[in-house]
Order: sequence, then C-alpha cells, then structure tokens
Amino acid sequence: MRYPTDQKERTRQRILDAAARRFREKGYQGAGVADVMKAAGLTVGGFYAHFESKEALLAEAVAESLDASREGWIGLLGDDLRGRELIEAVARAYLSRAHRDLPADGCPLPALAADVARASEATRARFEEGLGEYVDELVPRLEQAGADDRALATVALLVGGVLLSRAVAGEELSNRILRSCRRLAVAGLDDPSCDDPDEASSP
Amino acid sequence: MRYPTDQKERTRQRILDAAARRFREKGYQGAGVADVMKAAGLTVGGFYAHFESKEALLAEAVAESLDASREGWIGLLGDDLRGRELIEAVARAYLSRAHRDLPADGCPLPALAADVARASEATRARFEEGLGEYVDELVPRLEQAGADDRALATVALLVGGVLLSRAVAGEELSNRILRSCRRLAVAGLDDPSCDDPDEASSP
DNA sequence: TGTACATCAGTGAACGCGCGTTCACTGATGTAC
DNA sequence: TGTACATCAGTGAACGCGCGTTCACTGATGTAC
Repeated sequence: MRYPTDQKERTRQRILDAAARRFREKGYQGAGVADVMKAAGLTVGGFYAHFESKEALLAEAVAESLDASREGWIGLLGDDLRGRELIEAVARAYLSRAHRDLPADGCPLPALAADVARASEATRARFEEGLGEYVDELVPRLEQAGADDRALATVALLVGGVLLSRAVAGEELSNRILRSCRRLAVAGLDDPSCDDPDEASSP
Repeated sequence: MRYPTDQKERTRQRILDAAARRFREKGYQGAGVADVMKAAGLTVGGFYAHFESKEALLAEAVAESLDASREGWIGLLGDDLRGRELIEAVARAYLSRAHRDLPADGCPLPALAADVARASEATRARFEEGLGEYVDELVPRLEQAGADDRALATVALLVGGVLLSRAVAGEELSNRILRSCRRLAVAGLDDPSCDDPDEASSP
C-alpha cells in the first residue's frame, strides 16, 4: 500500500458522505458529480477512481445513510425499549419536525426512494439489502406475532408521513400529517383483539 | 375567440396529460420540456404560451393526476362503501401490484412528492390544495371520530407502501410490503377499544 | 543513508450532449368593410 | 360575397449553460538497491 493509513478509503468515505447529504437535499438529479466532489473538497476528475458511475454512487450513498439513520435511532433510544413503547419512540423521533425540516441529515427514504425506484436492478438490490438490515433491527424488539410485517408497514408509514409533511406548503397541515401518522403507527398495539392476525385479509 | 371550440385549452390539457405521465414515469428532472411537448404531439417552442415555467407545469400536472386518481377510485368503488370497508377497498386497489407496476398511470404522490417537497412555495401550495380535495373525499365516508387524521395517516401509509414496494429489487419483498401495509391500514378499526381517541399521545 | 524509479490518488481541461428558455417567424383563422 | 387586415397558436433554430464522463498529466509517497 502507498499510504500508511488507508487514505483512499477515507477519501471514498468523504465523497460518500458528501453525496448522501447533497442527494437527500437536492435529489439525485439535482446534485451533480462536480457538486458532490466539491463538497468533499476534491475536483471532479477524481471521481471515477472511486465509483463506477453516478448511479453506483447513489446506491452506496443511500445504503450509507440508511446505516447511519439506523445507528442513530439505536443510539438515541437505547436498547431496552420493546414492543409498543419502541414503536412509539421511533415514530416520535422519525415523525418529528426536526426530521422533516432537515432532509440532508435524515433518513434517505423519503428523499430518494423514488429515484431508487427508477434506478437499475443493481441499485435496487443494494437498497433492498440496506432496508432489510434496517427492518431486522426492529423486528426482534417488537415481541409480537407478525413482527416482520408490522415492521415493514411501520417503516412505510413513517416514510410516507415525512414525505407528505415535506411536500405540503402549510405548517399546520404538515404538523397534522406528522401527528396523525404517529397515532396510526401504534394503532391496534397492546390490545389482544387487535393483535389477532386473522383480522387481516386479502392475498 | 379565434377557434370555434376552445382549441388552446384542449392543447394545454394535452400537454398536461403528457407531462403527468412522463413525470410519474421518469421523475420531474428525468423528463424534459421537449420530451413532454413531443409526447403531446407538439414542438418545444410552443410550451411557454401555455405555462410560465417547467416548475409551473409540475404543479399543474401533479394536481391534474391527483384529481384523476381520486375520480378513478370513486368510480371504481362506487358510493356505498363506508368506514372500514372503504379503507379496505381503497387499500386493496392502491396497494396492488398493478398500481406498483404502472407508475405512469398511477397516483402522483409516490412518484413525485419528493420533487414537490423541493419545489417552490407556490408549487407546494398547489399540491396542498390537491391533497386536501383528495382527503376530503375520504373523510365523510369514514364515519368515525378523528376521521380527518385517520384519512391523512392512511394516505401516508399507502404512499409510503407503494414507494417502498417500487424501490426494492425483489418481487417477494415488494409483495410483502404491499400486503403488510394493507393490514396496517385497517389496524384498530371496527373495534371500540382501539377506536378510542385517547390511545394516541404526544404533541 | 542516498538516489533512481514505480505507483497511483487526485487535478483540471476537454468531450459531446441535452437542458430550460427565447424569439423571429409562419400560416390558419376570424373580423371589418 | 370578396378582399385586406389583425390575431395568435404553434414552429424550429438558437441561446448559454451545466451535465456525466474521459484522459493526459502532476506530484507526493513508498520501494529497490
């Protein structure tokens, strides 16, 4: 190796962090490769020594910030919350005004999932991996039957809630969206009759 | 007026329809003005006689397709469904594989809400208006306390569910996302103990 | 220890291209007389 | 009824610009002897 520490790897990480921020803030197509490299303190030409293409950067940046987001709420919430209390705490943090107002620091899903949906199979596969790790962190802590599905649907609700709260113009409606999603997130929990899995139908 | 029928208005509508499709399919930044005009059977130069800017087109196209989406499910479901049955039917139609697989024909929210969130105040205000009309159609049919909030949260869940189901690579996980969201959509309904509004907390 | 060489992360100019927007023009239509 | 004119929806070329990507080069680093 040329450098005593793995210098190149650290540079790659800097590009990744810059990209994750810029993409969440301005959208995948709204932030150019030159933008990202400049934000990382580099010039554009060096980019292709680290990533195969701009789309490959998207895939890695989304995975990167999903990881960060996951570790963020684990650190924030500690390890002892379970079941309904966990969902309540996650929903409160995720569906917060702070998260809504700072897309660049937040979860990549509300900001970038639509771009991922239009990207290549490889990019979507990378995303699926990251989402899986995210959900796997929630599932064992839910302590209920059908925790897998509940976790997936909860993530969808949180993502949709932040997405809509960002898209409307009025603060009042935006806050109402966040609040109403927080309520739905815990609907039917802690109540045996509602937990009953046969309440759900359709293929 | 120059034309016997309102020819210009019909041309505008053609541009709007073409834009709504292209934007949902390729994203706001993925579809160019020239693309849209060509899809409408016109040349690019005429665009600015109908719209002030590309962003104004986005606002109108989103509103337009929200309207179409709303009228679509009203037509599909009829007027007699109420409460839990209504939500079940809407969720089944919205969180379907057909909807997931045909973004160009579907609801603009999963495809374009993130772009709207980054757009100007005027665009977001236009979007809020359209979303309001959408929700107002649901609310009186829910027939329960707190219907407003339940409707908003349900829309967020449906949008998030379709968004995620489109972003993952695997068909299996994608189907599971749709199914799990269908279940959460009706969680806590039709059960007095769960309907109780004081179950929800936090500001 | 000192010198010549190989490596390669990063530079910066350049590539072709498509973008949103502008504008002089065309030609079909309706109006005035 | 016929002719001259005004209107204006739509055309198509052009504008400057920034995009993703390529590539010949630089210069700091580590290696060989």
